[in-house]
Amino acid sequence: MAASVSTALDFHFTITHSSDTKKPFLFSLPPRQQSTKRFTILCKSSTNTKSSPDVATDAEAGPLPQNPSLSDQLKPLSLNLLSKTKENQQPQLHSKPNSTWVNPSRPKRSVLSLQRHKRSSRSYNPQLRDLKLFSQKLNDCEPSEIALSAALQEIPHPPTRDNALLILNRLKPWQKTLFFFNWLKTQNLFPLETIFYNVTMKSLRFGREYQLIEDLSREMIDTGVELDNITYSTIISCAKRCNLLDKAVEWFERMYKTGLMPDEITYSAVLDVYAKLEKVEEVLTLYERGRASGWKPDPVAFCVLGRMFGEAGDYDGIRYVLQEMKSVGVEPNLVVYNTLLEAMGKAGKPGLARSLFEEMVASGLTPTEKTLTALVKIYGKARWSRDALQLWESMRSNKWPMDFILYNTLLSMCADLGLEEEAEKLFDDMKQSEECRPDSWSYTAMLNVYGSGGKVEKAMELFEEMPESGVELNVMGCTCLIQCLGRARKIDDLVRVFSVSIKRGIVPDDRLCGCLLSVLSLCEEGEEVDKVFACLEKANPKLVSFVKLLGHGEASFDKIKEELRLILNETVVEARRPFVNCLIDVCRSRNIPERAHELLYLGTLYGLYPGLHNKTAQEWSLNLRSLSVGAAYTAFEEWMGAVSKVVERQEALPELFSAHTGAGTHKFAQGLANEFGSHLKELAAPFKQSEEKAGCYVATREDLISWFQSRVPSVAC
DNA sequence: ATAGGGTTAG
Repeated sequence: MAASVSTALDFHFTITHSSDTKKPFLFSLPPRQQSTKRFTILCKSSTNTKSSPDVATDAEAGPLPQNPSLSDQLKPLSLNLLSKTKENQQPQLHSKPNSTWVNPSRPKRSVLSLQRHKRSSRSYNPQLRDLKLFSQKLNDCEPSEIALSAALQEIPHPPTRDNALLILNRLKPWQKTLFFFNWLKTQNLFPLETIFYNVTMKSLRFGREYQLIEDLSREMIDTGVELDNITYSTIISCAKRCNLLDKAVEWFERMYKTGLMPDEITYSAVLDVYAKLEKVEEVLTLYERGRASGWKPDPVAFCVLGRMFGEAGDYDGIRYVLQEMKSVGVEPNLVVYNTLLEAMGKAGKPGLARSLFEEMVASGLTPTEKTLTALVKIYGKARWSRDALQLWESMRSNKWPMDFILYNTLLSMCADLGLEEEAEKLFDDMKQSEECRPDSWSYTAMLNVYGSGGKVEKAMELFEEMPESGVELNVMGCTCLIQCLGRARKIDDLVRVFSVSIKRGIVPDDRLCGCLLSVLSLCEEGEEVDKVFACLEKANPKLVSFVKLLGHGEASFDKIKEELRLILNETVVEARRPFVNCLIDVCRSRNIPERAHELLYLGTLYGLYPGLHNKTAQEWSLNLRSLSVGAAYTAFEEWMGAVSKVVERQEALPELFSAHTGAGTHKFAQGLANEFGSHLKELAAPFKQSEEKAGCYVATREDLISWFQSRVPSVAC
């Protein structure tokens, strides 16, 4: 029974398996061939594109209003061709042999300028020292208008263009930059050219002041100050940091419409915008279109691609990036390696991450804290204890750099791998150190270590120690501790920890509620259940009413369905399946299996159990890997019920039946395989543990049929 | 941070 908590609540486990739903790589053609095709399609489509209907109306739009926006050029592609598979593309190309691309007389329209924006050469300024000191004085000055105005009176040299620029460049935070910029405007000493706007915008970007940046750009447009590539890339990257991706696209479009060609910096900033929008197709089209324009992408562009494929869990995409780097002749730098390592982790390829890391070290690069953090995380999540420990050893013997993020990641890895002693050692190291003192994340990781290992006393000691060390508890630490106390059935301690946590400012989230729900399924009805209810009532009263509703025999299925829908809609996506898993466990522990079946059905209806069943002509299988123990039993009963109906109707059945619980790579979450195995024995079901695959139970059709006959003789006739 | 783009913990 103890295992049901960890199975139902092992969010890492859930997240690992959610990669099943990730989009497959859409281009399975080899890269070279693919690129030719894509480009072919693009050229054809761009010549067919009508001029842009929405001509820009502002001051800058004058000279080149006929430029179609890039997205207009891309639209027909993404709508008509790119979403189709290669099988669909193939005949289309061959059926139109007269496509324009064949005609070499028509030059391809370039999409980016291969020349970077030229910077004005800075000449030596003999007043540099004074001006630096003056900037510093402004930076240290009280941020009020009066104080700043007073300080400006003491400017050591006349604010010529170059002097003013020098000061503007050194001011922070953005309020002071903007103040100085506006002051310059009122002085009317010289016209404020593009560079003054650009420098001010850069400072505003540090403060993520997108609206102010946009106001400044509008001002530029209104007063006829030219917007250049630096202006646009600053606006676009600020919009991106403020998560205003549509704004970023909008400004990029505007740039094309006004006839300004992006250079490679703006171009890769925009690639990143489309990547963040998860528009993989558009990114690749832009990338290859840029390549066809003669662009030699630099490491930054490859980082953008790599991260995008990592987010999509797309290993083929990552391989494509590596191949492209090779064919373009770009050596990956540290940032590229770090990005690709992380991407490999997200794509679920720990082995390839390891080889990439080895390649990186062999190439003479020294891993940074970030490299090691990425790798440690990958090994921990993959439960690769041996590699994790080896890496740790090399970190020490090579004296590779450590920071406190890496320390905390190592601690989390220890929690993932169940390395209690190592975690304790690390934690002590951190306490001894000056610059890596344990913070709330370190404590959370330790609570996770002790919590997963069932070390209640040690976990409680940490909990008491935290306020003494001045470290605040966070909701994840609270969840780990409550889970641990619940498994140990220390309900009174649990209640105390919960209420103290609330007093310490913890705001319960859905994961904590899921944890309380799972504890509920372990409790005896009566006093214990009431105590947990009281906690859950404070965190999520609707869940309490729903659990009570489940026990009302007269509550209709439609009522349950509607109430569950309302609850799930208010629950974060990653906690929905754990919720239903726990609710099913609660129903089973209260001996209302009909409700458990209803909930499993509803969970399936609401898409929480995708791929539960798999059928081929040879084998039917049941995938229980993301289910709690109670949900797994329920799903198995449901499955057997359905199969026995097929038997009754004498319809075709496959040779083999298999149920997969997964081996449970987590040291503390191996419950499901074992519990399910013993459950099968109790039922005398003919499923046998597969010899080649752990966590896989197999039965033959004949055995299953005779089991049905022995179990329900009345139906068997 | 010296007018612009990329990596950064659960």
